[in-house]
Parts: sequence; structure tokens; C-alpha cells
Amino acid sequence: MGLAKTDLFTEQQNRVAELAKAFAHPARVAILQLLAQKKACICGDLVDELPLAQATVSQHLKELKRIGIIKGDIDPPRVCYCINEPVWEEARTVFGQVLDTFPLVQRCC
Amino acid sequence: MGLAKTDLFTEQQNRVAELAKAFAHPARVAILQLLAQKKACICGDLVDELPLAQATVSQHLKELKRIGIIKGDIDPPRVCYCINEPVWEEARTVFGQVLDTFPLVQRCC
DNA sequence: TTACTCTATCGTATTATTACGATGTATTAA
DNA sequence: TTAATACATCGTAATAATACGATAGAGTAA
Repeated sequence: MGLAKTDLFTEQQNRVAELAKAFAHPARVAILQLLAQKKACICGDLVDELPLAQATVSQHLKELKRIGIIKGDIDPPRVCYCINEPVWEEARTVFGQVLDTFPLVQRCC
Repeated sequence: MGLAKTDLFTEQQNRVAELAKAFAHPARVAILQLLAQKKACICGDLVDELPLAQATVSQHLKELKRIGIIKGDIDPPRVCYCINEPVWEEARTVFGQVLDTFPLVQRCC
């Protein structure tokens, strides 16, 4: 069953997992890096920059929008994509919370 | 095709994606939090703390070991699990690298 | 209107992931 | 030796994810 039992975990754990999924595929990392590195939004061009078919890129963009980490504003006939800053910050925060729980002290192994 | 085309992306992008997968399921987040919060390794007990069957927990542990973010040292008849510190630090670093590429300045949308 | 551009969605094929019962294996305890 | 413990692996079922060609839709330009 490819279905995670989200009701059995905390909201924070589910949110971390959701945000991590945004980065859990190299194509989505590439998309997020392209959007984050540009000073302005990208209106198109994403397909040209990626070694994937247009339909596949669109599917990844849809998933990233669902998670909330990017926005897509319509600027006909194009769609303007950019990082959704509050969610980007949320990712920074929650990844920090999880990764900083590990104390860098002597341990048993 | 559920197969990511890793050869088409950079090593860094693939590594970020791999490490993100460690956090991309609430059960694995829970496991990593349990391991990170303990002062000592956990020799068993993980199944008791999680709302999943033993086989499922073992499968998640195997995936986390494959990624490298945890270690499992044998202490018969148990196995001692703990965070693999260098990889944990690697995760901190690469997530930081990606998340810090976004400049907090005025943007177009 | 017609043609063109850009993006989303549909349909479909393939592989991955998640989950758990059952079983195997290795060590300890009796 | 036998039983119990702890964990891994197998087998299997169901759902998710990845990818792309084809098509649809919405807007622009001619």
C-alpha cells in the first residue's frame, strides 16, 4: 500500500514529510534552484532548462504548487512561477527544528 | 515510469533528493526524531514507539541505512540504531545550501 | 477568423513505495 | 536441546510517483 498513514503521526511530522517531498526528486530540486536563483519570476523557460518533457515539468510544478512552496501567477498566455516565500521560510524553519535536535556530543556509537 | 532520471541531473541535485527522501515520510521523520533526541542509541524499542508493524519499521530503517543517515550496529540479539553524524551534517549542509540560495529581497510577485 | 504559443490535463505504461503477515536467522536463556 | 527474543527478509497487495505523447484550452498576433 503506497499510502502513508498520516493520521498516526503528528502534524509537524506530516508537514516535514510534505515539505521534504518538494526536495525529494532531482527535477524538483532543479526547478526550485532555478526559481530561487533568479531575481525575477520565470515565465516559461523552465521546460527549456530541464531535460524533461513539458508534460512532466508541468506535473512537477503542480506538485510543488500543491505543497505550497511555489506560486504560479497567470500572465497570459504565460504563467509566472516563483518561490512562495513564507513556505520557503517554513521549510527552513522546520528542517532546522528537526536537524538541530541532534546534539553534537559524544554518543554510544 | 516511477523511475527518476538521475543521470540527467547534477550530483548535488541527486544527493539533495536522496537526503530529502529520508525526511519525506512521517514515519521516517518520527524514527529520525527518536534517534536524534535520545542521548544513546536505541537498541530495539523503535517498533513499540511507532504505530506500524515490525516489518514496516524494519523496511523504513533499511531505507534510512541505504541513504546513510543512520547506522545499525549489531549487539546480539539486538541491533543498535543511531544517527550517522557525518551524513546528518551533510543533510544540514546541503539543505542549507539550497535553502539559502533564495535572496530575501523584493521580487516580482 | 485563423494560426500560433504556452501551459494544463488526460490517458497510459512502468516502476517505486508503503504496509503487513509469515517466515527465516541468529543469539540468548532455560 | 529447546524455547524465546529480536530483527531481517520474503511474498504479496494496493496505492503513489514518474514520464511522455496527445490533446485541450486560453490567450495573442496576423
